[in-house]
Amino acid sequence: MESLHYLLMKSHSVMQRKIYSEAQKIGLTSGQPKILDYLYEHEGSDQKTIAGYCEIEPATLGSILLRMEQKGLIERRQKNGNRRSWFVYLTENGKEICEKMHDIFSQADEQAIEGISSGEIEEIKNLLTKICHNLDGKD
Amino acid sequence: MESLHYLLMKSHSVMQRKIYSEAQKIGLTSGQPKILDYLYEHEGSDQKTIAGYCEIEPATLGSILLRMEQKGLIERRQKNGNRRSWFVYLTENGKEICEKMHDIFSQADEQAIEGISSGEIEEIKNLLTKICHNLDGKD
DNA sequence: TTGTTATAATAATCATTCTTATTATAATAC
DNA sequence: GTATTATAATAAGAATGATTATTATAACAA
Repeated sequence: MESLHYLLMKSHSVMQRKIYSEAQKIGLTSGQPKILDYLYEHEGSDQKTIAGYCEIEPATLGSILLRMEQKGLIERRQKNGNRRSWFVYLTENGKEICEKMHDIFSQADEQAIEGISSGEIEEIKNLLTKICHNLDGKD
Repeated sequence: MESLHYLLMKSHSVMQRKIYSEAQKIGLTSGQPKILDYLYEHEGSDQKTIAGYCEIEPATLGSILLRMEQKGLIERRQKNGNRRSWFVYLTENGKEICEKMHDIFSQADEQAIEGISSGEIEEIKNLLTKICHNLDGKD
């Protein structure tokens, strides 16, 4: 049996390829889907928060958002007189793409769990969460 | 509960950070550990095979191997009169680093599974393998 | 044997990602 | 109120990774 770190790398990689191959069809590059995944339910977040969820550095997020802004998927606004943080919103076009991307994520998850019982899915999710805790002490 | 694709991304990310933070201490960059993980038991493989295991494109592997060669970790040789394939071997220094990296991988896995029973570990490994199959039809 | 097809690796280009440093702003301390 | 400290984002530079095209070699077919 393969090692745990290898199986994590491989299953992530296979999942990413699946998601990216679909995302490409709607004009997205590889860094963009995860950001839309977060914005789907958290529009108006600041960049630091989004980066934390996406497990990337704020500087990295900034460069991806720049392209998304240029392509008209998102816009950055300031609010409450705070001139240090930027808050990210979807444009109308961005909302449409975001909906499509949400379906792609759902379908990928469905395909991944074919033939696995809902109890086992719960089990694996709990264990993955525990592994995350073990390795970095936070969630 | 988070979605499956998110938990896979997150646990992979957390594991990678752990591994990379240790790998950095012995002078490795982020792309190198997984290659040493394979060479540990498969010295003398050709580049296409290594790339397949590492879940990266052969062209990407080539650029990482170039730096590893320049740093004296590996060397590429030809064999059996085959002038199309290159076969990858560890140098003496590469072998030492490879041993250290192997320990780092083992320790990361140990830390990840703290407080999880061996039965559950088997379960999660089987399920991750199944998810890989479901998503791309091969192992 | 010669021409076609398939395969292994590299080259070039772009997006992503990290790290370190810098800039701008906010919050706090004195 | 001014100075220090902390925070949010960007800039610059390097490594990783994918994609497409090219080169070199091997295998096969006529």
